[in-house]
Amino acid sequence: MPESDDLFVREDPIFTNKELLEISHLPDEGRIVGRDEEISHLANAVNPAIFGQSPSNVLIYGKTGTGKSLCAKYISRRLVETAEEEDINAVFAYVDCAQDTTETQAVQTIASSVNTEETDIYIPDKGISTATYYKRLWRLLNEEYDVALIILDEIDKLEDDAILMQLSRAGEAGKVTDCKIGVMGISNKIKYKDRMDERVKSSLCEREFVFPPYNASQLNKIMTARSDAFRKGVLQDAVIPRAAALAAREHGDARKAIDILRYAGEIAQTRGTETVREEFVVQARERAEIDRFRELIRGSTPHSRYVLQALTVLSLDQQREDGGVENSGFRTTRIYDVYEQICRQEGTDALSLRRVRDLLKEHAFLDILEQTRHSGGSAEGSYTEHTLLEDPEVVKNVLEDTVE
DNA sequence: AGTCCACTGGAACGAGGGGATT
DNA sequence: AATCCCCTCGTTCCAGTGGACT
Repeated sequence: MPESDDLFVREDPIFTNKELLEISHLPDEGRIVGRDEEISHLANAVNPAIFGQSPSNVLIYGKTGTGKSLCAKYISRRLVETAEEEDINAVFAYVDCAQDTTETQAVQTIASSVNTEETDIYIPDKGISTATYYKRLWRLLNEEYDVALIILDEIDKLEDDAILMQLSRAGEAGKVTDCKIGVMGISNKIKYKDRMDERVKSSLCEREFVFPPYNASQLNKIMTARSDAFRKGVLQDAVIPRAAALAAREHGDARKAIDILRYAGEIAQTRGTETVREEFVVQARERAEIDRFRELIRGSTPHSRYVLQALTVLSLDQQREDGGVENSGFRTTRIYDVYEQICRQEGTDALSLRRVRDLLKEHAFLDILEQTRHSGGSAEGSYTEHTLLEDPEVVKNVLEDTVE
């Protein structure tokens, strides 16, 4: 047995508490930086709930990584605690609408997260009608709670307004009599409100808040607050300011900033260096970018990838021809032709043009590509052009090594 | 003011799959 | 076992759409 058997590291030389750098990690009070005003406004809006009265319905806007979900969850948790002290039985449910896009899935999530073991109500994962989920949810609320706060994150990903309608009408329609319901909608698209049904809009948007992006110094504080994820003295002084500056330039996304910090640490780990160096930050950002993209297309069907591949091939060709000067999009039909070729190579039948249009739209929804309508005028018809938003090389690499 | 055209996107439909209820 | 219910993925059909050009 050799003395320095370094196959496994017994003690992590870089991290002490890596959990602090997970996105899902909910910091304690005092660790939420630069959102004091937002938090107090939010608290104010839901305050009546503490006395068992109806909280205001709120809509929160803001780009990704501006602390919307974080603050909403934090407020809800505190609300439930405070209400308890007043002998009010409050509860909150968190729905990630990107995950639960249909009405049924969303009600199911609400009902099952509000449910406890003590009740005799059973909420199955699937198999029952939407109406049944509602019935059970109403019963749960009536029997168990005085106030319920429902957080709908990424509310713009919801297919329709049906659930909003139901939630806002539940009281009026006499479905829920013994429980007050408050809805907290979170969206990163300002224009979301325009697509909403007029009736839903008026009841749901009693209060609106906009979360601005973090600036470099706030990002700096956010990362500093979590820097005890690292062993003492491991982080070089310039790392956090550098990462903050980088992330601030890219829309002030705190999630990205923290990702960069984590990756920088991981780079130090794999390299076996004693400290996290400033130059790791740039590489970390690149890695974060690739990972984010991989996450986006993970789970997409083969044809969805072929379509993306077709666009990538076209983009790369164009770059090669003019050195990346031109950055115009490609017509759907043009992409479809390349897509058909790819299908032939892969030995599968191509999907219909109609279906491919939808697949492209899905990618546009994930901000992988951008669609713009054009009209060629007389005898040219109108058409859509698609432009890849990611670096084609990155896309190509990710597509190639996720063949599995 | 109307024409023209390639493309768009809504609608209706159905196969196949998973699960609950009675 | 029969009957409901919902979801995903895909199809075909077809009434618009937009704007340069007559």
